[in-house]
Amino acid sequence: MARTAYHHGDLQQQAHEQAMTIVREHGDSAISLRALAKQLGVSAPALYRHFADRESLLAELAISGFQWLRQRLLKVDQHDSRQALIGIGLTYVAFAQDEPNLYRLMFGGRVLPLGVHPRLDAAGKGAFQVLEDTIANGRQRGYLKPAPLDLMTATAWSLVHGLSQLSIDGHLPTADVEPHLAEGVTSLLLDGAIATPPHSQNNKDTP
Amino acid sequence: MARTAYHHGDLQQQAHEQAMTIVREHGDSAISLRALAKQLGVSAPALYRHFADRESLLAELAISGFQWLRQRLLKVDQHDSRQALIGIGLTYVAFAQDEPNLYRLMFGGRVLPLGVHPRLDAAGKGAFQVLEDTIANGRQRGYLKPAPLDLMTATAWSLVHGLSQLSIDGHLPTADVEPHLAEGVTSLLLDGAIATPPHSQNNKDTP
DNA sequence: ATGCCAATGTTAACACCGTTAACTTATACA
DNA sequence: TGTATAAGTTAACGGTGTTAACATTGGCAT
Repeated sequence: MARTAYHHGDLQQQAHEQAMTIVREHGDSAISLRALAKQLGVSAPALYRHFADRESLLAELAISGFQWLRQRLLKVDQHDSRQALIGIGLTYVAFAQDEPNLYRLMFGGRVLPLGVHPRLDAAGKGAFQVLEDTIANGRQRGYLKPAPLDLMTATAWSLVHGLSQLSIDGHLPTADVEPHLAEGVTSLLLDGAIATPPHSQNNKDTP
Repeated sequence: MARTAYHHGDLQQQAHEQAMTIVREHGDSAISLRALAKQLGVSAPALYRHFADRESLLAELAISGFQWLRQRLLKVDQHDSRQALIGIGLTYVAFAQDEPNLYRLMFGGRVLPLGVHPRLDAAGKGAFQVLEDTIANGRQRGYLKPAPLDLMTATAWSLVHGLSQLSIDGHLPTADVEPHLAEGVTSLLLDGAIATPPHSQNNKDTP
């Protein structure tokens, strides 16, 4: 379909793009369908031909965000297990820091309660899958403990997610030393926090 | 001041309470000053005598939330370092699961950007302080590594915060085994995730 | 080529919302 | 007792998401 005075020809795509830049710059609360329509030279109800409602539009943006995150995570070198795990953590936190508003939209728990939007759920799972695969990989190679995979992925994801969230909200005092902090946090998880580890308490394979 | 037909006598307190139950049940997005005023039998602008704006009201609720969280964290037994650390983690996550909507308000990054509301910042710091003290305690007792305190607190806080967030948003598959999960996650951090720890790589005090 | 249908726009309107201005009433205190 | 002030009131402005009813256009079948 060509662009005419009446038919815009490329709404949906342009609405998506414009809304994305607004979210990235000012957060999802700054999204107004009426204002968005005005910017695109279109009436507000026109948007409802392409998005069921405001929440659906935001869900589309979150999907794009998860896809971006997944692409960045896939670029992490998987040769060495330790470096891969640290790399995943650094990449994850770096994404949150680069796109704090988008990250909040993706994980703010305000968009959709998970389970009602299949494509959104799949996109989130797609990003999470990279982290899980990296851990499964490190476990199969024998670098990580043979602890339950569920437990290890939950721990790793919690750590990077929590660090991202706290970081972008300014709750961490050392904001300038960020790269070192992210690496230190990940290393601490890998090596353990206690001073005198019990003799392979959680690892029945090594004496 | 007594209660009369004109002067309510106890707005502010009652507005705070009513708004809190709404947030706890339906989330902060369900807070409407007009609807809130109607429920209290008062006109909407009356609320502006007690709260600068909607955001200020939400900030008060967040402050109460941080105080509740602090009280719960202070009840954790501090006798044994390991049990104290695990207890803090369990308590933290339990609070988030008991009050998911309030927790999202407190940490959603949407209320106030930290640094503009001194009392809110202080309340948040008050809750965080309990976690930090517990870690400092475990370090002084020699249970934890002599790693930088900043690093250890950031790691622990990230872990419990991330776990809380992912848990209440339903991102963790094993929702039924939650108590075990929270304990397992904390233990994993303490003991480390790798199979063959380097010989005290991060601990120069023990050979 | 024509006619029609579905896709995609339009305007008007409803019911909300946060917030401010201008005014009124009751309370506390000199 | 008089009066300043705290704490309410109504009216109004500009904004929001959303729906209903209507208009225009493009693509496709005849």
